[in-house]
Amino acid sequence: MTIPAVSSRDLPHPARAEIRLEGVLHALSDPLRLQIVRELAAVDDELSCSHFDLPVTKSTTTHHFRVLRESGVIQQIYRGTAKMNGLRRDDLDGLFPGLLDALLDAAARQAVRLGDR
Amino acid sequence: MTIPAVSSRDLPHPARAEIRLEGVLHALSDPLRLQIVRELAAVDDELSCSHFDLPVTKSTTTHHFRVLRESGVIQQIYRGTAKMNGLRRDDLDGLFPGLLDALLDAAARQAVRLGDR
DNA sequence: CCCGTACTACGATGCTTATCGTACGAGTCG
DNA sequence: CGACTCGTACGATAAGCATCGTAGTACGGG
Repeated sequence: MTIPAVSSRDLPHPARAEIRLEGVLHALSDPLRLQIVRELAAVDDELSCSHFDLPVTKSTTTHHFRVLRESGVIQQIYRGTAKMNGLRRDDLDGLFPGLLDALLDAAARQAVRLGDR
Repeated sequence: MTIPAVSSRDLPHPARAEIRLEGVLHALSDPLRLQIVRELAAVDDELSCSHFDLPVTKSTTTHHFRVLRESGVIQQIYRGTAKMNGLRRDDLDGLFPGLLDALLDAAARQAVRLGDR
């Protein structure tokens, strides 16, 4: 076999059927969390928590990632000491076709409209 | 002439350019407000506040409509004693093309997926 | 085995929000 | 005018949430 893959500690994720639209919208209504999701969508890969350079402490960062995970927007998995984050694109697209893309497009347009950056 | 149109008292609305995606998402992350928006979209017309039969008091209803108005999702206008509510579809579509439809479709799918009603 | 890195858990704090009740204002109709 | 309807304003309350700091756990490498 290739690899024991995942570490022992694992994190609670909602099943696809448990994901609620209201929860997703609430999760994305925070600027920091929306930014995180935009970056994850841009790279289309998993990123460690520490990759993100957010203007808050680590405690707060942990909190935001948890909100995203518990709402079903991202999946998290430990790899060594790092905790990798990935968009649950398949689940979101399955539940709400076109929504994620519309949201990402909307966020991109607003970024351009305001000072971008 | 047809009608003096609007009553004297008018309500503060954000201009199109002031509408923020985060605010829209936050407004729609409440089940009651999402339901209101779904009904407004379904009839594609203005509806009075009292048309909605929400499981909360009138005070709370007023509060929710204000959140929707201040976030730019709906427009409100007094007509006699009634206060009419309409979706700001043009503004939302102009700012975030496809977003509103994706959100409404997502809400409809979820309604079907859960017990509907 | 010890240390450094990555992240968490917990408690505190202050802000926002959802909710209500009561009292009030604006308009319509008799 | 007077009564009724629709909706508001204001204050209270309780819950939720974003934020921090500190202390701690898990993992990997020397």
